[in-house]
Amino acid sequence: MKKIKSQSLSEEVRQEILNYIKTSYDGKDNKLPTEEQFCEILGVSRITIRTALNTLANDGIIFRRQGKGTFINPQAVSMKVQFNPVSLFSDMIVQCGYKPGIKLLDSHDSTADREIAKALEISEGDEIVVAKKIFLADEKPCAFCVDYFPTSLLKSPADLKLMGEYPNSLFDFLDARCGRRVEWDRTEITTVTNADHPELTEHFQCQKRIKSFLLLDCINFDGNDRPVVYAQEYIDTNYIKFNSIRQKAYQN
Amino acid sequence: MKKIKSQSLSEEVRQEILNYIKTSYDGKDNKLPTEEQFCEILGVSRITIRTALNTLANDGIIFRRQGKGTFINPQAVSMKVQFNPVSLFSDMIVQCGYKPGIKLLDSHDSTADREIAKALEISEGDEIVVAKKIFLADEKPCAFCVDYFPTSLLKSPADLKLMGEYPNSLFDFLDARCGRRVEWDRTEITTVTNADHPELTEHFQCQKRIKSFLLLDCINFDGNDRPVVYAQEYIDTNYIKFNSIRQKAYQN
DNA sequence: TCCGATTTGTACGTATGTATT
DNA sequence: AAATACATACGTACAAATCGG
Repeated sequence: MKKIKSQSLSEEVRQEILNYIKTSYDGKDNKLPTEEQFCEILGVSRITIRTALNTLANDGIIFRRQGKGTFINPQAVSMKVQFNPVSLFSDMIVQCGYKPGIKLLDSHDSTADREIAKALEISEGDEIVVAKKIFLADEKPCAFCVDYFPTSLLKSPADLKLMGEYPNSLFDFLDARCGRRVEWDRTEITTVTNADHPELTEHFQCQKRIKSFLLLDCINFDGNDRPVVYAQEYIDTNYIKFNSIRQKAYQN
Repeated sequence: MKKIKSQSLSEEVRQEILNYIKTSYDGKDNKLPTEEQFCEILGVSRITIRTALNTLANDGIIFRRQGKGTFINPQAVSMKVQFNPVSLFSDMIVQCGYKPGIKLLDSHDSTADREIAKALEISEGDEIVVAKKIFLADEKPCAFCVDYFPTSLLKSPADLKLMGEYPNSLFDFLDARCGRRVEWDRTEITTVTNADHPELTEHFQCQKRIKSFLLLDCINFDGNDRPVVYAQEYIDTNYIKFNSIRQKAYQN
């Protein structure tokens, strides 16, 4: 028996180089082998190496300087949670140095209001499922998520009971049970306080203190660019701090 | 007379395609011409077209589907302020539909504390310049920025007085006067309230109300990956809402 | 200051693979 | 099954930036 499907050559190369970075980087010399050297080491063409290196450069992991070479970005090595690409909350919590946990609050049927209908490209009043959960870092609440998706995605109403089998991510459930795999999202970044949203006071055990939260409003799309889930993620940035490498948008 | 220096062919193509998107997109048919068609239209090779399209796809402007074609991302068209790449505050304010303004508060000499020294890769106690400014949206404060940079960047102390000539961006000043062009940053995303930072109450005219702010901690680097400016940007997300297209980090 | 070596950037041609219709 | 369209990969050539002599 062999692998059903091997990933692309450049993706393999990307992982090899990423592994090379992780194991070889000593904090001092951040210069990587040249493209030609990588060609010889890994036995592939320069274009394959370049594809892999460009992907890494796009994520801010490395930098490429014409005439000089390719360098590990020490800043990226120290980044715990990347804002893009998105990973699972449970992974982010681990990356921040905490023990992850999840508390499923409830999931119930409802109907779409205007905002949700617009996000999910359905009609106002259409049936939706609302699921709420809290993520824990060392037993303490660090994120509160409300997910909305159209009931019509389910093949049968009974499917809803299977949601508990995919606790880590609603996306796994929708992928496995409904064949709708989320591949990207459109996120709006705002902030709120528990004074604005009383529900937060309860979930984050704020008592009388007013705290601020990062609110990520995410519309999640599948590979055909159809909306699958609308999510509101309230995040305590004392636990989860996102990092990002950003390019400056000067005209070229 | 001709252009002194033409940008790269693929960058030209990128702008052509971006222009095509902006002028031709009617909200309905979001399919773009095929790679081959673009080759003929623009008279360049397929690899050049692909380079341009891949750049646009990376920014989330378009999506590419094997076997189907290349499509405009309607979500991106409606995005006002992109989180990455970074643009100037004055531009972001305009994009959000407000009249931009700036209030320079003060700039004074100081010495680096541990946090700032670490960010700027200098020694604790080294001399730095601290500059504070407030950005206005329709005359109302929407962002408060504190910039720190090493005094040693200046060729002469008198340069400091010229900062007022570059009100839009400290980066322009440092590029023009010190030859240090900021090309990327490493940002940490957190939230704060004016209760945590009393200075915010004053600048944002909060009175007794407790409001939340987005805090972007940015270390800004030049093309040689040396830190240039450390910036703390306190943003009122009622005015400036960042948007981002994010890929999901499933393993491939 | 200039030249050459090194290294990445850009661009073309070509062929084949894979997903979609 | 065939046509379409993007993905991957190889080879090649030259341009542009960097650095040392």
